[in-house]
Amino acid sequence: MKEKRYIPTEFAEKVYKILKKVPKGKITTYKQLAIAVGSPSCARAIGNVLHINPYAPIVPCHRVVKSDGKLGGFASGCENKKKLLEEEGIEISNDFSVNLKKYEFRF
DNA sequence: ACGGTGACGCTCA
DNA sequence: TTGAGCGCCACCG
Repeated sequence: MKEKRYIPTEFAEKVYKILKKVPKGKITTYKQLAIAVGSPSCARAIGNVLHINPYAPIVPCHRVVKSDGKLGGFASGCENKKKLLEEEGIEISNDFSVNLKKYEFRF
């Protein structure tokens, strides 16, 4: 896998902007994010954009999980992200899954 | 312009 | 319920 360069596209900027809106202690899913940007089926593209994540400390990409509640995959160790989420008050199951019903944030 | 890739989603078995 | 397959959109070479 090669490192992709970040291209400031409108789509990416929108994703980051919305993601920054997620309050601490809450999480969102790729689907909700996709719907928020206007394309409910672009969850894949969302992951592509977030993978680059040039706004690492600004955009809480670790708060984004799959629609199933699984953390999915992250750029910097999923285990580290799991711990970070727990610190924010979000409990993670032993299988890298979170309780969406409790922490899912709707835009 | 085209094809391949990717931190996904949904449906079917 | 769990697992596998197909489809989706955006970015890169």
